[in-house]
Amino acid sequence: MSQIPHTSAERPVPTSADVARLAGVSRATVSYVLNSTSAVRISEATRLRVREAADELGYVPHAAARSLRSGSSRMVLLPAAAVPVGPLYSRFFNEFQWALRRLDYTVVQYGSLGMGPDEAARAWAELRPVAVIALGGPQLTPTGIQLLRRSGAKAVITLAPEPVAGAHALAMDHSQVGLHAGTHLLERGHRRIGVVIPEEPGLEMFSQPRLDGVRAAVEGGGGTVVPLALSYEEASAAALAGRWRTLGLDAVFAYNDEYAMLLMRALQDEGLDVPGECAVMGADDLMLGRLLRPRLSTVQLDMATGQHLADLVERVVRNPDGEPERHDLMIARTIAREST
Amino acid sequence: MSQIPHTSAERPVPTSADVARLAGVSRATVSYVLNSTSAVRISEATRLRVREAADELGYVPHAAARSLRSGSSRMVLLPAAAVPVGPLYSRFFNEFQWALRRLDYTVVQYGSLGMGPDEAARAWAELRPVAVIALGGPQLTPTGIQLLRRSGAKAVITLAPEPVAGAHALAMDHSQVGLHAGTHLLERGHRRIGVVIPEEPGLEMFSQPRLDGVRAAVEGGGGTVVPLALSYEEASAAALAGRWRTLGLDAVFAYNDEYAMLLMRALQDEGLDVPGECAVMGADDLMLGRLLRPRLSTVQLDMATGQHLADLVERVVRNPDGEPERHDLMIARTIAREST
DNA sequence: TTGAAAGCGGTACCAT
DNA sequence: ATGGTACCGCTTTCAA
Repeated sequence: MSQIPHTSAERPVPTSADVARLAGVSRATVSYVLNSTSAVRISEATRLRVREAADELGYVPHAAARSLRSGSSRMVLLPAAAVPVGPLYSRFFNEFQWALRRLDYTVVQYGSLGMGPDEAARAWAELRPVAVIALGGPQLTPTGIQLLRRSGAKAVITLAPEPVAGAHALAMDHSQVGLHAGTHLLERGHRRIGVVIPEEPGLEMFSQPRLDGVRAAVEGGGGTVVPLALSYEEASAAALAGRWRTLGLDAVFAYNDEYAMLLMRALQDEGLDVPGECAVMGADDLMLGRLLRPRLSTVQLDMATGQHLADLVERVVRNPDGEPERHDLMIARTIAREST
Repeated sequence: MSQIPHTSAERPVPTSADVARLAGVSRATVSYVLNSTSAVRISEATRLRVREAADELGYVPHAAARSLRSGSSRMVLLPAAAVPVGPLYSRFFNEFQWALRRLDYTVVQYGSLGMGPDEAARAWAELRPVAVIALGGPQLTPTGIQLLRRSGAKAVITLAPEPVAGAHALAMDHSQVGLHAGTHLLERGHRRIGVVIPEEPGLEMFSQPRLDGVRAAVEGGGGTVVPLALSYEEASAAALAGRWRTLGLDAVFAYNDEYAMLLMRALQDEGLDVPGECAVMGADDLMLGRLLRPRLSTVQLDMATGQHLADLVERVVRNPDGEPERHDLMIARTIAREST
């Protein structure tokens, strides 16, 4: 009998050795039973004894020890600086997690708030993940990617405007959003087109390509494009609306549906007719766009299914040295309503 | 010289032994240098050699091996079934992660989509976290909590309407939201009050206590309360608005600002005057409420700061056997605008 | 100042 | 059908 002190403060965590002792077998047998190893035959009687002992002790295997021994963890690391917002993204995200779990991966989101790119890569590498999918968080550098690959990551996938050397790339081509918006506004006869650039930090990586997309669509067709800084506050929108008539614009692509709602309200409060004097277009196809009057025209974004991306992960893990693939995560579509 | 094959497909992950070999020292020395152990003095020359060797090999320590040896991981596990939605929650969440990182914890969100409660607890226990903060994901049972504590978790904190035995509890008392709404509507002279119950799954845990709160406020004051099922679609709202006059209600608490916007639009399309014929109240104080006409009255929710919760974690980890604490995460406040 | 060696908790090969 | 044992990568005492 063991003489473990029963001070609840100091009760040690049970190990497979404890289970073995209680069941009167060896640690090997415990391992065989609990993993139902098929290569080895264990009598029904001992199986039962082992299971009971494990239950009684509340034994749970130690993941770190196991993966240390086996040399691999089937852990997919999803660095996340901030919780991503928006229903599209979170739907995609959930699908993705779900699909990975079905493929028997363990999905771990690792909070990397406020880390530098290479510092973060190091921290991730310490966990020895089999795959790293950098959707949010610090941008991976080629150095970081190499570090991760050297420490055993089979798949490194980044979400970035430009592919980074050594990693598979997911792209969300936001210029497509601007392209759709610009094309639509042009078709409806608008020529002088404002484009809202949110002043909130962290949105440049979306707003800039959207602006570029509008430019690409409009400036070839004889229109002009004017960037408009706007922050997500009523006062900012009111100020912009106040000097609207001096801008000489007949349409605006408002970055997304929320900014569109904000700006449209300010324009209407200023007495401007939408879309008569100024067309307003959003993006994301949120419910609120349908509830506005006039109903908001928008660019709908579909994110590739999480299943699709999970399959990519599986494929790359199986064949780590294939050529880096490029995938576009996003498909844009114009939804014309009343505001344009 | 070692004869490692340079097939990129098979290059083994460098270990501290590799670093030691390359630097011509022992593994112990490598460990001392890389962890700058203060109890041991190493000559500057060897320090340099070790550092260079580590860099050259791209050596990154193996977190699992380290925590296996040291017996603890400073890992805080945040189970998450789905990405939480809503700007309030995600702000709080980010603050929390940030604060934990400052306290030198490693924050890991573990995707537990579609797991049963005890299955999930087991999976979490395998990772041997020092703390588990179950904000989302499966509800912890007393059994699950015990399992986690037995496997070394110093702090188990749940977010639940009712405290669960053995764990510290965070509460978000959503009945307070209903209470504020009910009280406000009563004060404004409304008596027959509808309460929207979203039909979307997973929202019962919020909608039910909100309904109860309205009841508590209204039924004492001589009013009546009528639950109204509504799903987040225009058709559903239109149907409800269509039979509105038969309901004989003079006010509605619409669960939150988004449902409020949906319902208010449908009521207005039906020709009802808001708030003349029917007052509408939301919750969350989203920007969109200020942009509606009439401006939406709402119940504002403040979430306790993430720093606050991080301090709780730290305190409990230091003193694991203290009495379970209860904290309320939410403070509700009425914001009266034009829609009531 | 440095090295040898034990051991953290599992797994899997090889005996018996 | 089981047990003994080496080993995964790292830390840390103890000796030299």
